[in-house]
Amino acid sequence: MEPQLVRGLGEQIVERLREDIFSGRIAEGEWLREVDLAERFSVSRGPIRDALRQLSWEGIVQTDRNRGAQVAASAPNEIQELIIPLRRTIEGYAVRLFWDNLTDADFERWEAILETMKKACRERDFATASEQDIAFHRFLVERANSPDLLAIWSVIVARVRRHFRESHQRYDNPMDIYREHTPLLEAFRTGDKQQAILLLEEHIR
Amino acid sequence: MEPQLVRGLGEQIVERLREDIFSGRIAEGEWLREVDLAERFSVSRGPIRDALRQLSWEGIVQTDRNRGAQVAASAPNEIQELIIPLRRTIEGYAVRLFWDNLTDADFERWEAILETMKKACRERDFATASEQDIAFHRFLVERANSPDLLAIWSVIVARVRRHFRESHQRYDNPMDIYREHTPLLEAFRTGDKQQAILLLEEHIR
DNA sequence: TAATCGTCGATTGTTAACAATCGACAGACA
DNA sequence: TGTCTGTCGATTGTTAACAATCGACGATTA
Repeated sequence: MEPQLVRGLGEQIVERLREDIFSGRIAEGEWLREVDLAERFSVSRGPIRDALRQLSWEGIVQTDRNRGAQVAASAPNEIQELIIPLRRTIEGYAVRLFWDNLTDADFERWEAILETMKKACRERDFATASEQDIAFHRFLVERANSPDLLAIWSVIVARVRRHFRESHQRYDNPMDIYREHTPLLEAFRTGDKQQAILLLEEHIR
Repeated sequence: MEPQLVRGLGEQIVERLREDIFSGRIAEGEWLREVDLAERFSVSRGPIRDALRQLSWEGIVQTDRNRGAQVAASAPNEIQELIIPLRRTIEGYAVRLFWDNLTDADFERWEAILETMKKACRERDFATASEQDIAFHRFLVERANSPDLLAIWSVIVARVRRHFRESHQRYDNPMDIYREHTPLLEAFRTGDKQQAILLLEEHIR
């Protein structure tokens, strides 16, 4: 079975809005009105409501009852002090869960992500590089095969998605983004578990 | 402004379904059909869909596209190995944020929660005792005044809400649930910050 | 003039009808 | 007999009309 190609309108709208917000096309504080969005995407308010509810969970918009949704302020930079230890805990836990079950297909998946990342870095396409960075870690968590783990990780990362892109833009040499990931994959492939976890924890910063 | 007394139908339904599931009235694996629920609660499918979406985020039900929602299996017990360090990190971070801003009103709020908890413990009302336990910690996180912190905490705790109640039911003397919280409040009131954080981290287990 | 009250419009909340989708199952076929 | 295929029913996805709510704003009053 293919991994669900046909997605609901709501999910498609979530992605488009998310990208609009991260890229700055929709500004912080701006109100998102259901009828406007419905018209823009040529759908009814139903799927729009679904999308706004989801973005609200992700912390990307803030909803006031009977008032609507507005684009949330980006989390303050200090939140990284919190996010980093949380991610280390979660992703380290994920490694322990999947460690004995890796297959060639998994390595290929990570390699494909890194390949796309390398290309994006070369072209200074920070948006794509960030997405691949997130994808690399997301697959790591997915691979642990625990819906709870993935849900928790997703919410946490959603809160700092914008920081991902911003911090990447500060690299003098964008290729470093790629080069910081290859040792991880190498450790997954040939290293020992404890050392891989340590490497991962150092990588998250 | 009062803290939002009128709630939407969806939110009310979330609470009733959550209670039905935790109490076992709706069994694990059971399918929740929108039309059935709509009839049962005498509302249309709209608010039901909202409620199921929310329960899905909380990990209490699992939704398959075009198939519906079924009550999810309770998170495995091992998930506590993950949740405990995460909660220690988050709640410790919260204490550092609110420490210099506590008012008498805050202490009164915590006291009110503990009073309700004490009564519930005496009556062996584990459902209420668990809710108050969660409320105690939730207020602690709320008090840090960071929407991001609260959102992350909420998702994490939602995933182990059932474990809260189950673990409480294993107490020989339910009054211990209450007695384990009073030193925390005392430390917030009169203790020093580092010691309070240490006490809190030991408490979370 | 400042505070209060009531109306009104903009916006979300809710509803019910209609459309699309998926899995189960029966029947054809090798 | 086992596999494929197409239909059908159950269920969710989507839509558009209607209801309820909230805040803004202006009129009223002390």
